[in-house]
Amino acid sequence: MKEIQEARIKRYFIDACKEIIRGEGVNSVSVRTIAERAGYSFATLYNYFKDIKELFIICVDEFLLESEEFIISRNIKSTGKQAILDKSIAFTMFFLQYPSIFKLVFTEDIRELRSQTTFKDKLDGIFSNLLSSDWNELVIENKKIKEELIKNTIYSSLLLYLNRFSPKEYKTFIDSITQQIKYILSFDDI
Amino acid sequence: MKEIQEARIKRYFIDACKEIIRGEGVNSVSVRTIAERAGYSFATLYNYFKDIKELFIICVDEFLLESEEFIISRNIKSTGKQAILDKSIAFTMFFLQYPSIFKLVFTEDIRELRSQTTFKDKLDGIFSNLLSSDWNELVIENKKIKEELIKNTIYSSLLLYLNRFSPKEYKTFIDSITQQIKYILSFDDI
DNA sequence: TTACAAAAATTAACAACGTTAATAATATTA
DNA sequence: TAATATTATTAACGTTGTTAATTTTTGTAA
Repeated sequence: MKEIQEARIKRYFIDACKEIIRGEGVNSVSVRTIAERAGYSFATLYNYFKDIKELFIICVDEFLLESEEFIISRNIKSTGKQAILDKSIAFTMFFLQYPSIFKLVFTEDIRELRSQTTFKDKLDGIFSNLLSSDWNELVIENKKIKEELIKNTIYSSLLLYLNRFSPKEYKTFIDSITQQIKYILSFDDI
Repeated sequence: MKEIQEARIKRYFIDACKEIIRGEGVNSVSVRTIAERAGYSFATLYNYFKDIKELFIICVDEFLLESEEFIISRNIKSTGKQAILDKSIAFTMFFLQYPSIFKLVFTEDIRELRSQTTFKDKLDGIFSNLLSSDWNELVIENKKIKEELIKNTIYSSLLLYLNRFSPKEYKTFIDSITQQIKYILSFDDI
């Protein structure tokens, strides 16, 4: 009973934080803005979270889950290589929609080593879940390293596009990712 | 004469900033710590830079040049594919040596669109300069997209390793990059 | 219901941040 | 030497994350 109430209040803070990031952006997020939206004083946050980074880590986890749900909700009908490409682009789109989510998830300084160690596992899990059936359809080699190359292409392209404004044009950005993924998938064709 | 003196004082601030980033790390950098090391009051910085981001952008540019010099200084003797691999690893090593430099160059929030637009051009220029002769030795196709894949592999791997502590082991990290670059270079072999 | 103890939430306060305005110190020129 | 322009400094503001002290609320026993 005590735990339920505590979880409920934690939820208010988590949702407030996520809302601000989605709306005003990660630069508008602060202990005070979060608490205000949650309906509490800023100091109350510290009764439920060790510090603001602990809250951020929870948001990172939930945003990652949302990215997976986002791709599933797109109901992609294609199969094989085309499905891998489509889902990769969908994943990219999720972060394009909310650049601040990318910033929080990938670049924000949240060094909570306990949770951090599994970050990449979670990321890998998303791709693994989404793409495993598509990979199985294909008769190609080195699927694992191909998936790694695709992921790195996406992360790096998002980093440069959202953080360093390169390329300037959206179309150039998408075309570049598409071309690279297609190229990766074209290797070792049997 | 006026310009020389002004450039000289700007240099004090730039060098102070770079020193702190190399030494104590980017988290220790502030208007006050920079000015203190430069031998001036914190407000003096604003007589020479619009804001701290303008100073950061200059440091980003200089660190990028340093990364190129670092690779050249390694005096890599290999040729062809091996040279491309060796230089790629050397580039990675530069940022491993100073994680804060990676943070500043790739993830820090320095939205000065004027200068930002050419950031990727500078990055591309480094690789282009260093690798062009090595590429010329090779009789393979799609050199441009291969170089892009290699760069994205490096940036993304550094991002996850330095920012999200994945993988945990240094050796795993280097092996993964090496394997991916070798794989990219193995395509289209003639 | 009343009195007390435990829990939760709030206000006050601190040090550090980037930045600007007002002031002091220094150079330059007449 | 006196007046002016330039450069540097201190004071101050609003914001940040965080902690301590304090108030408010909740739960329990008489």
